[in-house]
Amino acid sequence: MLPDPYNRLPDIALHRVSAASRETLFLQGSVTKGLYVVLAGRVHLERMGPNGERFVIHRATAGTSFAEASIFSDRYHCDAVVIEAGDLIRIDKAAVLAAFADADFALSYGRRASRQIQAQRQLLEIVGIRRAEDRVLAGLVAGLLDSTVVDFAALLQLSPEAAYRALRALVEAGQVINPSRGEYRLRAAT
Amino acid sequence: MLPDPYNRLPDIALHRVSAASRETLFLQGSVTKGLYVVLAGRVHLERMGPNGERFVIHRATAGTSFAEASIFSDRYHCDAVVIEAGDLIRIDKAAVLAAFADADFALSYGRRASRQIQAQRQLLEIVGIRRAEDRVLAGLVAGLLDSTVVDFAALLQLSPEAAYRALRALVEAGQVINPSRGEYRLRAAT
DNA sequence: GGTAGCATATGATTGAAATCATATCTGACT
DNA sequence: AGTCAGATATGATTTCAATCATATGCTACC
Repeated sequence: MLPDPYNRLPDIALHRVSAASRETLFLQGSVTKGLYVVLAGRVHLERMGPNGERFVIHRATAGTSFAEASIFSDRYHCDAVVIEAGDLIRIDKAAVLAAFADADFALSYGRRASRQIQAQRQLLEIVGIRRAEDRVLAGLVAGLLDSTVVDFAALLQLSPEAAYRALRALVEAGQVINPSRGEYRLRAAT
Repeated sequence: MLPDPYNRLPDIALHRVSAASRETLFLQGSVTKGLYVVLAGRVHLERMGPNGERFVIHRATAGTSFAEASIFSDRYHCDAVVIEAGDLIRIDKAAVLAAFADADFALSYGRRASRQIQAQRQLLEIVGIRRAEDRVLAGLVAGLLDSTVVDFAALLQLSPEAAYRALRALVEAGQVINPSRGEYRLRAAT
């Protein structure tokens, strides 16, 4: 039910929360209680600009967690806004901190964190590629097209149209094969 | 000398490496020995595309580490290319894995990883903002302009010119103050 | 004091992706 | 079978950032 390291924690550390749309979980300023795992729905982490502009820091979807850093700090600097109603699990920070005494938990936590950092770094690098065609090719090489082209485009910070066009251009250049509608694969090495 | 969690490791786990420019550290395929910390110089992590295109996965500069994920996996999927000659420290993966038995080390590792994930996530979110002016404002709110505008622009994946223009526009809109040449600060809340 | 290099800055032009529009295909539900 | 939503796809237009060009201020070094 819970993602990897957290499923090892005692039940008493877990608190189920049902959240309505547009509900705000005020994390900012208050003493942090722990991190959250999204079971269903969507949550944005937002920070306020000096003149009230709201900036989205992170979008958490079902199966992902947010506010993990609150485990290690007393204060948190953003609030969570529920974009789509759903269920959350709050996990006590004390339980997580205590669990670090268990080497298995700590290793599991470290493994997941390392993987995530690596994936994010790669994505940052890919998103930094200017030309849509190059970006899409890099995204394909990274194996980022695993569901729809629309999702792929969003991940690459491209409009779906730009992604379709880039894929078409890559097919025409012989770099990518398009065996069927909506399916794209790298052509095998020459 | 070494960044936070790694300075707690025994000396025997550390191996100093002097690297010449364009030298390649072949991590790919071979059994991973550990992670690296860059003391001086610049290193790119690269992955090969199916037709020989090279993609930069990560750029490591002095003071940062790379291949951390190799601690948790037997095989690594990119190679490291030294872009600018310098010195590296290789850290044995066995020593790091063993150190996770120490709760202090594990907590320190977890804290750093959490912070890094949070920072990267925020940066990904900011880089995804289309309009240069909005992106620059978000970057300012996030406190990313801590050295030159040129560095700031690179972090935001913007050309320096675009960053200067966006800053100028924000100053003219009254959102940002420009107390002196090259210095920009958010105007206090209304 | 001269000059070399770099950050800052801004104007003009170009290029590429976003946006808008439109159409087809597909699967789910009725 | 009919309809509805969403993915796929592509053409036309617009927008906005990259690029090119140019100039100035600042610092370092000889």
